[in-house]
Amino acid sequence: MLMVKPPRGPVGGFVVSGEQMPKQKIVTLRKRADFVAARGGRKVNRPGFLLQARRNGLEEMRVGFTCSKKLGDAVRRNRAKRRLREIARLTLPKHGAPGFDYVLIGKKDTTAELPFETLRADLETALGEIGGGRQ
RNA sequence: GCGGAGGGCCGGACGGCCGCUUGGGCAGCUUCCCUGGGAGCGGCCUGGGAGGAAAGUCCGGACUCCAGGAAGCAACGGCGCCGGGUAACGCCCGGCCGGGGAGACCCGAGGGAAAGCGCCACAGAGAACAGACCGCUCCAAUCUCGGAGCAAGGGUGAAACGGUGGGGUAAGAGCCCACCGCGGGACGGGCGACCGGACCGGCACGGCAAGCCCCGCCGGGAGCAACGCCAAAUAGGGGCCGCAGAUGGGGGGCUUCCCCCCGGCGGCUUGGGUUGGCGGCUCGAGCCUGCCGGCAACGGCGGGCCCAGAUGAAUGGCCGUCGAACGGCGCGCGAGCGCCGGGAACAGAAUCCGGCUUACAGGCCCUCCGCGCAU
Repeated sequence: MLMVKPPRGPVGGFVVSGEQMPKQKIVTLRKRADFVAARGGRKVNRPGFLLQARRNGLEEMRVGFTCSKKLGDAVRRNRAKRRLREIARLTLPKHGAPGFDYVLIGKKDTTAELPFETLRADLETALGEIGGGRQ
């Protein structure tokens, strides 16, 4: 396959309905400009990923995913992206903050292989550390 | 049963919870023109959702745009035994020839070397209208030396101007003869590549075309980021009209004034670039199936089906049960069996098809060959 485009994240927003949470929309980042802007924000490093966060000046919470070619071939990249998307879906509604852009960056091997619960717990603590999140 | 050859197919299964994307249906909300419809948003129900290679991007097409009377020629590139299949191919099928194998089968860039050029290293006496090193024979001579004839034997080499046997001769030689090989070839068979071959010729015409070349056939270029449409905002371009003419720059005239061009301000209009959105975008040389034609590739007819359309790029995440390879232990002469561990190869659509090539844990099926055993 001719791979000329830069690595990308997932598409589509998703709605999570928590038990006692009001329905809240989380938009997925798609524009390169948003990803570039997030680079200037705060960063928290974890074994399975790197989290970036930045105020977006909006009501809503947004999230983006980056898995570059460093992660490996398409199969490995896609798997890493899917796992990042899943921990974001499960964790952000309770631990993320509206008005923020979050970008999760995958890491070689670990993103695809670390136990799922570890990844998820790491995102929780990372969100607490990066500030703006709820307790 | 053991060993081997060819071909086809599959490539984890079942379930639970939670998601993504897309088609359809239902009702709702927002918004725009307002008989009616368009756009958007989420909800519920319901259906679809990666591969045999989706890969490499190597050939062939469809489809777009560009260029160009059609076409042809030249250049360049590709292809190259014959016949068939196909939309087309460098692919596939069936043959032919050559080579390998005991066989099933496998391998072959396989047109032309009497159109021309070029090359044939090393070794060797001599390498392409060849040549005489060691030799052989005769004459002369008999110590060396010389003259003539020969190319059978030795030696070199990838290749040495046919092979074996006999006659012949001073010794030899297709010099003569038989068989084999080689060249030509009436005629016969085949659509053809090609096969057979009466008879003729004493043998002449070495190899390389994957060095150039010649001949035949094919090819205009770029690619879905093609291309078409819509909407914005910033900057800028072209055109038209108006304003100011108190005028900055340049030019002209009948020179305290007037005209033209550039520049200025405002409006209208127009074609591009960028960003975003929509179309292209998935019903197609489609898939399944029956019959018919064909050795086959494949084709025809009938019936049925709708089977991904994402775009920072969906097709998944987690868990449970079952589970192949593999590892360990035990049992058995053995094929194998039992228990425990272990957990699934290569790999992810990007406009769509037909091929090729490459990667791949393991499993299943069919046909054929050889050997062994039984009958």
